[in-house]
Amino acid sequence: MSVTRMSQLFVRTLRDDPADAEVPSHRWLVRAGYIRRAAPGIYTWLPLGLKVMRRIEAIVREEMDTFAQEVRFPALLPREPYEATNRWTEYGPNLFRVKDRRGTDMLLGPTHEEMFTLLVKDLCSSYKDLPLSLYQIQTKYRDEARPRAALLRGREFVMKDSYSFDLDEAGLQRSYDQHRDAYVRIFDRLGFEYVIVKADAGAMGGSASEEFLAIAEHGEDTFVRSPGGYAANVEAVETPVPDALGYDDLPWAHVEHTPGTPTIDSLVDLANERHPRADRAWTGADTLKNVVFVLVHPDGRREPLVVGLPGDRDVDQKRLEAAVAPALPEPFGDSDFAAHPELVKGYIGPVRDGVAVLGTEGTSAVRYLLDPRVVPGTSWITGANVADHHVFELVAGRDFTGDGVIDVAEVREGDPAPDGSGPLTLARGIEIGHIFQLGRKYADALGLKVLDESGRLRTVTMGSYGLGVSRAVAAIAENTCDERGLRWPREVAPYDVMVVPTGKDDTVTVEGERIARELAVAGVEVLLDDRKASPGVKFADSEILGVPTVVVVGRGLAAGLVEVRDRWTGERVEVPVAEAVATVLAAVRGTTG
RNA sequence: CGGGGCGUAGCGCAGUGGCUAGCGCGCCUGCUUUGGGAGCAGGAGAUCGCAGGUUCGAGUCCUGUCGCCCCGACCA
Repeated sequence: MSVTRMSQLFVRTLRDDPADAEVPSHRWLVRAGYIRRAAPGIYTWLPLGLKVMRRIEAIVREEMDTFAQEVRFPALLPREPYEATNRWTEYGPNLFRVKDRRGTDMLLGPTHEEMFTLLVKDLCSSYKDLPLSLYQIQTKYRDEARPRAALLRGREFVMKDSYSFDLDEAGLQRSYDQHRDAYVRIFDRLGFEYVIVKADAGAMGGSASEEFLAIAEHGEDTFVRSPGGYAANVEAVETPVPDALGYDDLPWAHVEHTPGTPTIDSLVDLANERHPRADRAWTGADTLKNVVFVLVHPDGRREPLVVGLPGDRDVDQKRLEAAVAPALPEPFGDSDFAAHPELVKGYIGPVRDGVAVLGTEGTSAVRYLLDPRVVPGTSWITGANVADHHVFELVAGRDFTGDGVIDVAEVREGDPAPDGSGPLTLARGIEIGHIFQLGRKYADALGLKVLDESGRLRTVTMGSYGLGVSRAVAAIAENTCDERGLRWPREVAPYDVMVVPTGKDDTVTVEGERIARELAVAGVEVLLDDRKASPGVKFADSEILGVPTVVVVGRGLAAGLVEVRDRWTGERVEVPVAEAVATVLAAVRGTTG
């Protein structure tokens, strides 16, 4: 190893926060001279930033290489494969599209399922070629509607994406587990707090899916955790189904004239006024809200759908989309209401005059799905399908039923956990890894089949596994920085040690040089601050840059001492000059083995 | 796409219609200084986003336009 001289390093630290930086990782990465903005959502990597990213890449490669092989696809891709899977259309405006000089459509790859599938189809034709896992570390392009927080959501970013190919479900599960284990090793080594959550497979198709989230206040994803260890993205939380209740001794339903109750709150107020209860007041949770949507199916068919859920909760848009995919939910408009006069806007309910309205068996024939909380035996106040009228004591299972269950209500802090271990807590995170069991969606679309042992053609089943490398730089920074600057975990720090001579005395310069050289010879990466700057400047910069160990060679030298600072703990110890190198080496190697 | 905000030196910002557009940081030269973002002196650096308009006079007012940032919508 050689010594890098700060005076020669292409870096400039900023004394002020950049005006556009809202989140800590953005602020410090720019202030410390790791990255510079080139265009919205597009960043230039300076030497320090590039070093950190390279170290993350190295860790990713080390762990991936234990079971997968690295390849590299172009980022500039032809249209045809994306046409075959319909993603040329489905990806919409998020896809960067370009034309070559002949007018041929091309794209900048947002992800590479199609290309990997075709490559394997090209080269593999037998079950003997499987299982197979391939990966690449490559620049991806997505024309995000709103790039955010520098590296956290960019339009150009570096991602490790891998793909597994297996003959059957058991094989896919093994490949998935291999990736999952590798991700755990990678994220453990990267040295920041993360959580693995159940995820929504969403538009990628497929079944099982988990996300690796770096726990971060400024993350874009919200997830839940239970005391018992259940963790899920809010989009994928399963609401536990309460036990059904008996309803033999419940009062009979009756309709009331309820003018002036356009909102749940006003309805609840009226209920408390007319029917005060001894044990507790009526709340929004006693009302059944029926929300109407139109589902637009991929074939263009429009289907009305009513979701019945407790009135104190809204439908979570993302959970709804996940639940009805691949159909897209749209608001139920005035023209839709005109087409369904039996649905009285504002007073929609499952029955009218004791006759089912909602549900495929009802007079509307509109599909009616219920929140899991609406179990048999629960009693509700809900719309009577007559203007200005509500029905009270309408009991699920006795007075109405749905066509099924849909779990799309918003998730709240304190909701019961599906594992029964207690209330859920909400937190935010940055998605840095997402693993999917894709199944045969892409293999089907692109005709990836191999011959099995009995000579029959079998469609291959796939998994896809993403890991945001450039985003990880920001996630780590976000997770580890403090009020003085960056604070890198040892495994990803751009340098292991920074040697900071302070004072004008020649002996500190000489001694600093010597210590730096000896450390380099011993195999650690050293940054030597050889600038003619005041101690304050050097100390401040050493903290902004976030190198884990700093050796200060200064005023203590007269007494034969140097100071070793730990950027992580803030600890400072004075050690005899003769022991400086050994002390630093112990610190550096202590955590890296 | 909706809402809000901002475009003045590398960065952060100030700038009542009126002289040669300022300040701090950073940068260059010299001297001094060296344990917490030093001091003095002297410098370099700006098409005030762009285009029209009003005016004797526009960074400042008007119109248009482009760009950027933030919030929301959207987003494997």
